[in-house]
Amino acid sequence: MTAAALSIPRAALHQQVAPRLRQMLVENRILPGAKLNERELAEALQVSRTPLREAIKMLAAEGLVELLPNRGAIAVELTEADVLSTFEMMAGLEAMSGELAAQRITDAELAEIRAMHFEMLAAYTRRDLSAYYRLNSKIHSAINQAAKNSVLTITYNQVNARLQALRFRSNQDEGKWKQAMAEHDRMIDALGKRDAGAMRKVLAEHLDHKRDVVVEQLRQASKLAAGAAP
Amino acid sequence: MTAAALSIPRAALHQQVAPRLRQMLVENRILPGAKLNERELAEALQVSRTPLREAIKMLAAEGLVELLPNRGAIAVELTEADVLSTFEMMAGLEAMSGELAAQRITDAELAEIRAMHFEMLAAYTRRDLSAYYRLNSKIHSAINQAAKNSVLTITYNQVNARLQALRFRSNQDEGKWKQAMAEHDRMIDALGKRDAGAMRKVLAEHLDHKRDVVVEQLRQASKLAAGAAP
DNA sequence: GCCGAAATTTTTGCATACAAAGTTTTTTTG
DNA sequence: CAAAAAAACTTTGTATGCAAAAATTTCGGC
Repeated sequence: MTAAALSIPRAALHQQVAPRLRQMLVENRILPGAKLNERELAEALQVSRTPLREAIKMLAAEGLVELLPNRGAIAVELTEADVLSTFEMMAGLEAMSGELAAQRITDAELAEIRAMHFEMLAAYTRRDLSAYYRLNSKIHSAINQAAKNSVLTITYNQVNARLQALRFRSNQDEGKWKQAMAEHDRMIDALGKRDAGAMRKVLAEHLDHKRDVVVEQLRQASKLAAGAAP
Repeated sequence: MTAAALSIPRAALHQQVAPRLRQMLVENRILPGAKLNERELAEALQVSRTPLREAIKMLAAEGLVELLPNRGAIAVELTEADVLSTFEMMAGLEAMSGELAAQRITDAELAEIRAMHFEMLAAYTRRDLSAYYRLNSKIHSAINQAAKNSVLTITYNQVNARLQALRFRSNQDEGKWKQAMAEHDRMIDALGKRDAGAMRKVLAEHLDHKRDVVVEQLRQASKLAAGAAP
């Protein structure tokens, strides 16, 4: 995008390492609670410990890893209370995005979101969960962009990164899925009418329902684990 | 506060440096746009460049400094649009804090906030601006705590840190000050009634007014600078 | 055989050394 | 004398070495 992107043959190493590490954490390739061994990671990522450590410090500031004095870093482990807090926060951020987007969205942005909405309808009709999630994510991101608040966008992306680590994508039950689609319909409608209040309401509810789905699955997962372990 | 604080004779250096640097930025001891010279800073803070660089990376993740490839870091310079975005975000976070606090605050927490409110009234009556700001900050922080959402608290503190760098504390005009106190009165009232909607409304308005005060002063400051420089 | 202490190994944290990029100064040329 | 080029200097970025702390293993005692 910038001129610099063309001129630099190689970006700073820590700037390369941080996104890669972030992805590993978000995709649970490094499991919650697991130690981040500097020697191992440095070798795996083909860098020395110095830039790796700098990247780890950045992820710590983002809340993706926890620093333990003299014991390095571990991938954050979210308790059920943490998960609820994170969803509650996301609901607040989405509500705010929707409210502001309703006031500021351009016709072009609205058209693009509508187009993505129809693509999502297609994915839903085909029961293509992967495409559905991808489009869902793009739509919410586009709404956030339409709010035109840079601090909100940065915060949204940070909190969202933490949630990605909990993507219990599969087994969303049919009823919940249908409901989510209905909420998206109302969202597009409210956005078209530039109805800020309605956007706030529908987005807050939408996230609350997402939260319920994830918490339910978390509880089932821990029940299964409790039954298997002891 | 923690047991660890007593047992460890020395905390990790980067963990010491980060708060000190943060304070320097927030207090504008390092001016917006100024370069962070690693050698100088390392000498001033009495550490080697390694832990200093780690601390800088953390502050970059927090948005307090900007990293320029091969050119180090500079203290972030907020444009007027950035300032507006930050205030708008804070308004959203305060509104959310207030809404949740109204639902979750304990009688003990409410009593403490009421006590601080009276202290603030005293400071206002004496026109003690410094005490007023300190208490104001404590009250808003206590409301945030009463919301009992850890992610909200972390985010609130981060965004708040960016705003501190703009503390045009002095010259708040009498009318605005009186209005702010009236808003605080309504806030305490709504909190006592556990009226979430009212809390959201009064806090969102309160921050909008704070924003207006700061923006007005920003404009006057830039007018003065424009008149003096050329 | 098991628990605890000491020794060994591993790992983190910090400082320093070196290489590459950027900046400034000097020199050269038109 | 001005502008461009080159050299010297400064600063950032990365790797490595070393010390301190933690984890692991080994060994001795019961």
